[in-house]
Parts: sequence; structure tokens; C-alpha cells
Amino acid sequence: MVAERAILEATLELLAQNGISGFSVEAVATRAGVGKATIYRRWSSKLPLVVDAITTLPELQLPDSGTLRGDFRQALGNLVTILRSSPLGRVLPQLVAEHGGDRDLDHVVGRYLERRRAPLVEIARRGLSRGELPAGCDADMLVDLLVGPIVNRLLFSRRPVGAAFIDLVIATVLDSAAGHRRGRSSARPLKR
Amino acid sequence: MVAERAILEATLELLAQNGISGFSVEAVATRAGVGKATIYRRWSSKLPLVVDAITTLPELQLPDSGTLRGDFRQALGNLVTILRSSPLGRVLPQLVAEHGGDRDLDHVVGRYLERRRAPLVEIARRGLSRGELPAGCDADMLVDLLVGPIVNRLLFSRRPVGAAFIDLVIATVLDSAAGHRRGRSSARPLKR
Amino acid sequence: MVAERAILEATLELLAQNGISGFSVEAVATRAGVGKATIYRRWSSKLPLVVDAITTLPELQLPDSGTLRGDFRQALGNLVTILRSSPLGRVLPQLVAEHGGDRDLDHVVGRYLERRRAPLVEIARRGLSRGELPAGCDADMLVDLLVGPIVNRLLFSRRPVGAAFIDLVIATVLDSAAGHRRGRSSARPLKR
Amino acid sequence: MVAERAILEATLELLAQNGISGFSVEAVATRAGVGKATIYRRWSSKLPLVVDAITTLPELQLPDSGTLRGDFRQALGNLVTILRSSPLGRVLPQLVAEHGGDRDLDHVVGRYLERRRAPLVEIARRGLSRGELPAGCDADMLVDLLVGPIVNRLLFSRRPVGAAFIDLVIATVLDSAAGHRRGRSSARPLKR
DNA sequence: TATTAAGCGAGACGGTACGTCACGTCTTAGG
DNA sequence: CCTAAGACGTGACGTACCGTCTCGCTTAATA
Repeated sequence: MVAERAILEATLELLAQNGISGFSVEAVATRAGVGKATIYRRWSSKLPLVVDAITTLPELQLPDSGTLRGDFRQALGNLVTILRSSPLGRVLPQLVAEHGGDRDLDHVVGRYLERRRAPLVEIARRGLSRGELPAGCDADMLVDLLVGPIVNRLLFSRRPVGAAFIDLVIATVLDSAAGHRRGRSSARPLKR
Repeated sequence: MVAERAILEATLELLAQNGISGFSVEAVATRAGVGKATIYRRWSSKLPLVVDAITTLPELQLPDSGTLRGDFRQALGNLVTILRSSPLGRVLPQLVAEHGGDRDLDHVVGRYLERRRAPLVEIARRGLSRGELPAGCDADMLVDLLVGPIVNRLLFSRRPVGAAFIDLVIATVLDSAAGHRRGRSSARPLKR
Repeated sequence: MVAERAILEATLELLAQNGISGFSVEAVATRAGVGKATIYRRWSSKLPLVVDAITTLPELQLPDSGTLRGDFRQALGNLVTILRSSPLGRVLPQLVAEHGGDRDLDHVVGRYLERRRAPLVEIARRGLSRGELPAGCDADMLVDLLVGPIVNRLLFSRRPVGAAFIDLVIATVLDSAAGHRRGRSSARPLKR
Repeated sequence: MVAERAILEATLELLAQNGISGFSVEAVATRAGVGKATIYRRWSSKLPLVVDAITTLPELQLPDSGTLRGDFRQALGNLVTILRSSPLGRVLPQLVAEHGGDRDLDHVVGRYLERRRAPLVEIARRGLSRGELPAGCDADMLVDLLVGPIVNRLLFSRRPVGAAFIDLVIATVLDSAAGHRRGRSSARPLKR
């Protein structure tokens, strides 16, 4: 539909301008040149609309630098760029906050976040299959360890996240993963 | 004031029940048996009120198990408990989302989050002074590396955060920090 | 057309159920199993549709009791029955209220009301030609004098209109008409 | 309240301009410079608001010409003027149409109409006490017989209602009432 | 002791947005 | 080709809160 695209575009523009507060369905309708009913016909409420709108934002590209470390560096760099230059950084926490009331929304948001993580998990899997990570290492957990500090710093602490910080996080996690292969730790983490 | 306490308590109760959406100043006034003006006399708006209310929630206690690893284990465990059992987990992302519109609010939220992090930073500092961490290691960054994965998992991925995961995060970060002391990594992270 | 009949029937049923408020073209379409466009293809708007629908209601039958008084008694009795047992009583005032905006509607409603009055005027004319009324007596005005009190009482005052009241009205008007023939009033009413 | 007066005035102005269709609470709020909630706080819906607004219109003054006939002539002349020059003529039928759904509204409208009739009934009572009408004559019914033709002609037939027509109606009813005193009719109407 | 003023609950106020409904128009499949 | 089905822009509905603003009514300090 033509209306649908106009609505999603208007949504993204208004999110970028005003964040999620100061964002109203009424304004979307006006800017998209669309009736409110047309919006409510497709989305039950404000939040599913927002989720759908940010779904249209560029996803993390799967890089192919040849090495695990290089791939992560590039992908996490892109992640930072996206969170900073799109409404995503302002919208995600709100989504997460609303998360937990409505079961349906919960599901939609959950799937959305999973899809966003997927390229990073894929990078980890490739690293495993190339032997750059010890066999049995848990790709999902590895991604959590990488993404957590970066996202947290961007959204919560609001302190700068530069290339140096990204490299540090990667080094911390990969060194530790590699180290365990050699039995240097009493715990046996990163394994399922 | 007696009214002030009633307002803050009503705020926390309503936050716990309904999350931040479905929370209204009007409802706080009613439940606290207070006029709306009395609320607005003390807080300029809804969000500062929420910030003040969650400020009254228990802070992370500074543990003293004798070892860096033990202190972190305990403090991060408490962190998880607090985020799960109080309105904090639902309210924090919203605060962060609203963050960035209002300069004043930004400042208040920033200070609030800093205060919450402080005990963890203190633990790291004690570890440094006891020689459990290599000298020059950046306590702030270390805390980011620890807290990021845990908070992210609690709030965004909504996957379980048990003792095992906490131990894994601690092991990853501390092992890596220790490893670098021995020159095993080309990067020199965790140093200022 | 088959669709047309279904639409008019649905219109009458919905008018009877809900009055004219709580009556919608949308509901007519649904109940008639017809697209809205099919309705708007035939009627420019909601009100002409209503007018057409009530046009299909039974008209006043021209009675033939032999006497003027008897004919009026019967015809006015029927009028009361129709206004009470069909949607007419609820719809007519609305029509009249809407009346005066739209010139076209005005004309349609005017013709409709005239047609409803016609049998009564005919009765009066027959009375004139039979010599039951003084020559020169204005049939139209006589009908106004008869119908006015009855309709007013039914629609506005909502007080009961029984056979006794009808007889009273007839007696008042006819006696007065007859009386003037004998010069008992200074005015010379009921004449053109 | 100051808001209340502004709302009622705006209501009357908009009724006069647009009739009752093309009249909206939203427009009243805008024109009165008032929030919609302020209107709904006082009136549950559009119709009670309209009833209250027309209540503020001038009532029929009780004339005192000394004779029954003169008083009626003046009061009915005023009635015609009011129905023609105020929104009343357009609004009354709508009120009456809506009448019959809501019990409460029914009651309010009923009382409103009764109040409007009161001066005419009072005139009839004075005529009775002065002996201008036969004792036992029903004042209420007399008023119905007078008002019915006039209102009907104004609102339904839309034919002119001049002084001549008013005089005719008065003559018809009063002559008939007087006539009965002398036993000239088989029926004994206008008596309780 | 009497007067005044500050702080309070209550809730009305002008607004903005909500999500719903029906209007009358216009598009699309299917019989 | 005409139809049912129903999406569309529009605009009003009645509701919920926003943050501001009077109201009287305590209640304490001042005169």
C-alpha cells in the first residue's frame, strides 16, 4: 500500500525529530496525509507502529574481513553508528520499557531485538567453524559479552564509545575465550 | 514533610503495579491523598518525581568478602535482584529514553545512574589497591565491561541471568585483565 | 432492483429499532447485504434515503363513512396509529429539523408531508361538496386546525391522544365552522 | 461560572448559524475558548447542552390586555416570533426526535416544553376565573387546541402564520368553547 | 487572644492526544 | 459490467492526563 509506506516514513521522521515522547499518532497522520483510522486499521497502537517503523531501518551488514576480530570490529562499529545516527538509540529503551505490559508487544519486540543480534551471532558461528574460537564456545553468550558493554555505555552511561573502546571489549572477550582453551581459568565459561 | 513521603510511596507503588505507562500524576495524588498542586510544588514534572522516587530504593550494598571476585559476585547478584524485584527494571529504560530531551532531566538521570554504579567502581578500586588487578587498570571501564552484559541481558534480551552467567562475566573480564599483565595481548586495554 | 428493496427494508427496520440517531448507512449496507456504494449510487445522502423509506409506509386511507365527521374520525384515528406504531413519529421531527439546510431536501420533505395530508384535505372537500361545510370554507386551513392539536400532542407534549381527544378536536373545529355560517362571530374565519 | 455562560452563548450562536446538524461540541469548545472536558463536566452529551442553552432564551411573557382573546392574541404572536427568530424553531423538532431514546433526556425535554406552555395555560386560567370561559373548561386542552395548529404550520407545513391565522385559531377555539355552554353541541368537550 | 498568612485537599480549567465511529468517495476482485 | 467488500481522508465523538489555577479550610506564627 502507498499509505503504509507514507505512515512508516512519517513515523521515522517524527521519531528522529522528537524522540518517542513528543511523538503522536495524530502527528503521524497529519504528516503522512493519512486518516488516523488508516493507522489504527493496521497497528493496534502506537508501539507496534514504532516497532514496524524501526524494522525498516538498515540492519547490521554481515562483514567479511576474513578474521573474527575484524568482523566484530566492523559490525560493532556499525552498531554504534546506527544507534547514534538513527532514532533507534532513543526508541529502543522506550520499547524495552513498555515491554512487559502487553504480551503481544513483548513478543514483537523480542523478535525484533533477536533479528538485530543475528548478524553478530553469525559472525561468532563463522569464527567457530574456522577454528578461531575454541569448539563448544557459546556464540550467543559471546555476543552478549560483546554487545552489553557497548550498548550500555551508549544508552545508559552516555559516555563515548570510540574505536578504542570497541577494540578493548573485543580483546577482553576473545582473549578470555582463547585463554580458557589453554586451561588458564578455573571456571569453564563460554561453553554450553 | 509527611505529604512528601506519601507521594513518593504512592509513586513507587503505582510504578510497581503499572510500569511507567499507566502511571499518572493524577493517580499519585489520589492514592497519596494529596492535591496535585502539592506534587507540582515539589517536582516540576512527572519524570523528576519518578527519579526521586526510585532514589529511595535500596542501593547496592558494598560487600566485603575479602576478594575482588567475591565482592563482584555479590554486588552483581544484588544488582540483578534489584532490577528484577523493584520497579527499577521497568523504569530505568524509560528514564533513559526520555533522557536527551530535557537538559535538566539529563543531568539528574546521569547523576542517578552514576550513584548506582559507584559501589561497583569502589570494589574495583579496592581490588586495585589490594593488587588483585594490574596497576593502571581503569576501574570505570572494568565496571562497564561487567555491568553491560548483565544489564543488557536483563532488560533487552530478557534471557535468564543466573549465578552462572554472572560468574562467567566476572571470569571473562578478570581473566582478561590479569592476562594482559603478562603481555599476552597485543592491545593494552583496561589501562587508561 | 432487488438490492433497492432490501435497502429500503433494512432502513425501515433500523429506523424502527434505533430511531434516526443510532441509524447509519453503514448499518443499512451490512443488514441489506449490500455495498455502501450501491446505496450512494441511488441516494445522495442519508436523509433522502430515509425519506424514500418512509414513503413506502402505508398512507392514510380515504375512509367513506358517509359523513364528514365520521370520515375525519376514522382518518385522524389512523393518523394517530401510524405515528405511534411506525418509525414515522420518531423520524418526522428529525426530517423537519434537518429541513431548512438543504434546499433539495426541503423540497422533498415538503412534498412528502403534503402527500400525507392529501387524504384529509380530500375529506374536507367532499364535506364541502356535500354541503356539510359552509361554502367558501378553506379545506386546507380546516385540516391544519384538526391535525395540529393531534400531532402536537403526540410528538411534543407526549400526552395521550385517545378517541375522546380526537372527537373533541373535530367537534371544536366543525362546530365553529358551522357556527360562523349563522353569523355568531365577528371574525369570518375558515373562509378564504 | 464564567465558562458556563460562554459555553451556552457559543451554543446558541452555533445553533442559530448551523442548526443542530452542523453543530458540534468541538466547535462550541473552540468558540467559547474552553476545553471540551469543561463541557462534558457539566453536560453528559450534546442534547442536554442544547436544552440548557435554549432554556436561556426569552420565555413567553404573560400579557395583560384585559381580555382572554387579547392575551392569547399577544402570547401566540410572541410564540410565532420566537420560533421564527431564534434557533428554537430548528432545534425543537430535533429535541423531540431524539426524545424517546434516553429516559433522562425525555424528562428534561418534557419539563422544558411544559415550562414553555405555562404562560398560555395561565392565560386560560385567568379567563376561567374571569368567567370568560365556561366553568369546568380544561385549560390544558384549550392550549393544545390553540398551539397545535400554529406550531404545526410553522414547523411542519412551513406555510405562513400571520395575525389572521392566529385570530382564526383563537376564534375557532373560543367560539366553540362558548357555544358549548349553550348546549349547541352533542359532545361536551373542553370539560374535564 | 485575635489576626494573618502559609500550606493544604480538592478539583475546575484550557489543552493535547487518545482510540472509535460514521461520513461519503474511491478501488479492487469476483460472478 | 455491475456488485460486495471495504480501504481511504475527514472530522466529531467522549475520555484521560497534562500542568496551571483558584477555592475554602486548617494550623502556626505574629501582633
